[in-house]
Amino acid sequence: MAELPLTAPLFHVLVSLADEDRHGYAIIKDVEDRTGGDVRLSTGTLYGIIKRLLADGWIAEARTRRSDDDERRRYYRLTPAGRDAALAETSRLERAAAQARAALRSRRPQTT
Amino acid sequence: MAELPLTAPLFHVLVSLADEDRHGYAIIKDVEDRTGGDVRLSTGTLYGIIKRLLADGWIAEARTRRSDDDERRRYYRLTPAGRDAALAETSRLERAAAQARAALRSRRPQTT
DNA sequence: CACGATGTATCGTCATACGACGCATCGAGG
DNA sequence: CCTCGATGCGTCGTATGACGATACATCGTG
Repeated sequence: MAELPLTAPLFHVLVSLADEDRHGYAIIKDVEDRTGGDVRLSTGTLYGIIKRLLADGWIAEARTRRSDDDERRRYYRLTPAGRDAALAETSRLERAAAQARAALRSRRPQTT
Repeated sequence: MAELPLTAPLFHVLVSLADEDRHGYAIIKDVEDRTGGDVRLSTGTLYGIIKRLLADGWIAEARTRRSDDDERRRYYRLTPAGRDAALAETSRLERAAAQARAALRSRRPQTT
């Protein structure tokens, strides 16, 4: 099992698959949309991540095939283990952000 | 300027210096404490990060020297640029976490 | 006809994290 | 007395992971 923290690209792939099965290209678009352009996955990044996620059992290939679908598409689904990991990482992110806010709010030292 | 997202270790070093000047070893302890053990910096990781942060002007060496201080200690301080970066990353984290919560809350598909 | 979008995938490089090691001092415990 | 863990700085080599380039194929638009 990969340990937390997760890298940002990998985390966003997990989140992208949380509410819907998606194929590679759709994940790239979705992550870019949801993060407002903060995270842009190159294909090299994405398919490397997919390979690892499959190996770790965090995602699985799904056959959500529709009649009007592009033949090339390969769909992926988040497994329970993957969902757990995404949830754990989300919690960590929330804690980190809250902690950072508190620290950044305090006055910085004047010692030069 | 390094782009967002920041890596977790680097981000936590920034946050650790947000409220107080700290020396290397203190940063390691502080990060481990604040993250509840989620993030443990090895010295290899830390000093590599410090070198980069200094080069980027995100932190600077400070001379917060006290009489009873260990001679070996080298203190670091967050610069305004570093603070900006930490704030930007914190915002990104908050957005990512909120977005992830929403996605993870929705029902997962039943397509097998 | 060329280019951008859609779609999958691999390869090589570069950045980064990280463990191992080295050195030094101090205090506690066997 | 000797060892070990904590405190403190740092380097080096390796492994991991991100990422751009490239390849190939189809379709629609300018």
